[in-house]
Amino acid sequence: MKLSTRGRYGLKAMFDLAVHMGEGPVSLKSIAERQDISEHYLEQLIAGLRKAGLVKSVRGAQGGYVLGREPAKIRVGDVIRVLEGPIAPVDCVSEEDPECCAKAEHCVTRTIWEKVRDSISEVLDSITLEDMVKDAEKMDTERKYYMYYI
Amino acid sequence: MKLSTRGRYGLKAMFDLAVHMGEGPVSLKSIAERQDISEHYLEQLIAGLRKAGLVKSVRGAQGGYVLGREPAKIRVGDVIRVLEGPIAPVDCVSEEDPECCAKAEHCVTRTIWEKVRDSISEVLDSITLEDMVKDAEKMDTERKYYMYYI
DNA sequence: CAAATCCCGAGTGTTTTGATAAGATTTGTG
DNA sequence: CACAAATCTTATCAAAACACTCGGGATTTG
Repeated sequence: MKLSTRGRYGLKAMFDLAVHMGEGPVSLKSIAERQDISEHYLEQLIAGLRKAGLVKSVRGAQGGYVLGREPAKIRVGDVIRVLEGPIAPVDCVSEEDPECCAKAEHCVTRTIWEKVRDSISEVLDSITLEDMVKDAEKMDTERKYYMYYI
Repeated sequence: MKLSTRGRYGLKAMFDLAVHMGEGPVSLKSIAERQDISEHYLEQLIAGLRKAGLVKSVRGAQGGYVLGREPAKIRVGDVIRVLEGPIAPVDCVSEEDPECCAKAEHCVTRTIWEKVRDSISEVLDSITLEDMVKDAEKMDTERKYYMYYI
């Protein structure tokens, strides 16, 4: 029941972009340095986020990435789903095309996994990048520098 | 965010034991057949459950396993924790000895993972084996046979 | 004693994870 | 126009986790 680094790093990067919103394109290099992530690895992760429309890229010198839409309209769940796949503790209750076994209709454990899935989704979909930025500002206004390092 | 087969198979086995409660020791072989799990693999899983006191073993011919205490006092969360480790989407919010980074106090993502962890725990700890057996009986009293095959 | 059963440790093939490397393409700036 | 700063693409790879598999030993019943 662990998240991989894909989801963790990806959310870090998205938070970083939200924090630096309005300052023009942010380079992967700067994100990788601030968040202490391998730049090349982050490249792979952000490729998925770009295809999903969560970020837009600006190529060439002084290029980088910007959020695909307002932070208030990007939920943590959106980011996690792109990087980790559909939320589901087991495949047979996957949010999209669940691979059910023949006994699914009479399966007691399945109902448990559905509840787990729903409770995770509810948490992740109730938090937006805007919420995260506001929380960070609230947490410690004097130590803003540190907050960028999730 | 997937459960491994350890948690799934283990819960199946525990449910099976709860269903056959009061019928004397249940052999691993019969559980493995009913639940369609490799017997040797199940052996490894149940070893952990035994060490945790969730099941008791009866050695020798006609031996097997029985639940360590009443089904009403065994929560799904107890089983999952034994087989999958402490519930935590990331290590830094582990239920026991979390390995925090230096920035934990000012970490915005951390609070998200805490919420996810708590919501998972709440679901898993709110369901007991007794609940599962009752649910199974309710689901389809005419097809009791199938229900044993989670 | 033999069969049934639990117990234990080691080995194995596959998949996932978390990178790393090399090079191609795009574009602002001197 | 040349160059440097970026993104983009593809390939490769080592380590760890996963899901078994196997072999043999210990214990109890009939």
